[in-house]
Amino acid sequence: MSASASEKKDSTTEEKIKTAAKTVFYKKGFAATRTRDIAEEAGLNLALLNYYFRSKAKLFEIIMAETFSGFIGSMKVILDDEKTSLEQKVITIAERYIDFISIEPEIPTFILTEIRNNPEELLKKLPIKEIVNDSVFIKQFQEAVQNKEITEPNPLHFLMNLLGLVVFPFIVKPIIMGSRNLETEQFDALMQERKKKIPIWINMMFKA
Amino acid sequence: MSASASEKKDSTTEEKIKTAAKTVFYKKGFAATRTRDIAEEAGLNLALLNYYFRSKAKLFEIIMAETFSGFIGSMKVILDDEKTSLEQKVITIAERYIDFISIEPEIPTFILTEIRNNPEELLKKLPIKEIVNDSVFIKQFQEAVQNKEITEPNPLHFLMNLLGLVVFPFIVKPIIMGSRNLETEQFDALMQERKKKIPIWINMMFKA
DNA sequence: AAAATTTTTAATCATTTGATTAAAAATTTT
DNA sequence: AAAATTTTTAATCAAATGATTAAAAATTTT
Repeated sequence: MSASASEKKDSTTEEKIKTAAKTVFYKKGFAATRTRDIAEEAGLNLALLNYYFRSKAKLFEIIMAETFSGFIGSMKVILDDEKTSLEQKVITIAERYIDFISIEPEIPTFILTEIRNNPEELLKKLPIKEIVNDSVFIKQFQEAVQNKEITEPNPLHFLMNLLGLVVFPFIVKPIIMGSRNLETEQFDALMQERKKKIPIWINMMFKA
Repeated sequence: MSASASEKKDSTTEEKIKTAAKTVFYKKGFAATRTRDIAEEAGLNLALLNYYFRSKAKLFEIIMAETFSGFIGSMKVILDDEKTSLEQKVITIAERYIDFISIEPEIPTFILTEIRNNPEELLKKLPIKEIVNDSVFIKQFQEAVQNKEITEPNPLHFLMNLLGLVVFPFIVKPIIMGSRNLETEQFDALMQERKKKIPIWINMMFKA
């Protein structure tokens, strides 16, 4: 029973390759994966990768773009919601991202290591500055600061702390599990706990 | 003006190789570095790597071992100090680790990606379970829980939050800097701020 | 069902890359 | 300073790896 997340319509070979590429790239990163690994994971002839995607780099680009847009797209939606309060946004981010990452736990480390290896190229495709700076979230944050509801004036600290509390455990998951003999279910339970706790912690940290 | 941290006694060729290997391995990881990259960084003939260290893997092992022991050795000392309170330990960890990582900012991502690529092999060399479970810190934490000074009973949440607040910003540094046009000095200033703030945040989160 | 097109396969290529070797250069020992 | 030892170099090797090719197989179109 291997099979990672995306296990839906692997009908076409093109989709089989993409699914396999995701699995292997997520686990080992671009540099450490061999095109033969992907072909084997997909159960397909090696030449098909080049037939459908031209090159390893092109295939990687596609996986990367989809991963990015999945990851920050949902963030943008949450941060830009006019109808939710700042507090509700924190709740939603904790809830949704823990669910999202739990399904594909390798994604955070994958994104971070690939950005490390190629920051200029990858970051220019990510309009993070705009997403954050032009967001409803930032407006609400600045209002809360002005109304003295929040003690910390720098939204960067706020976001780093929030995302750190959500994402960091997934990044150190191998260390935690190896060092405390946790099973996957126990780790997942721990993260479910954090869904509730993170918004409370954030409130305690920042609420005046 | 290249030159990363360890730039002291590069007198012998052996040390030159190790310094260069650190620089390249930290930046690109094991899989993405070529032995030729290291030789070039060191300004030495490629064959010298094999002459002094037998193989790329052996050289990597040495760098890895030194990096690990530097990273968790200092942690052990702090966690095992009988003379400091829990609160003081938090202050010391924030202070020392931010200083430590600021000097060699690639280390956290390096450690995490290499553990991802080879968890069994690398983690069995790291007695993290023992360091944490048998520490004075754990004793103090459990006492504080019993005395109702701390609301959160699970030391894992406490440690993850503390280390997340310290380490996570370094891991996402490329994203932060790329997305907000920060300069290195500004990022460093941000981390200096966090030295003071993290202990306060931790108190707010966990103190009854 | 014949022809045309698309997909898949096995074999092979060219480059990259970790490693070795034998000779040259430098250093140390006698 | 001659001999022995250690260190460095240029050349080369062998295996790994991304990619291509030409033929075979499968599918679609006519």
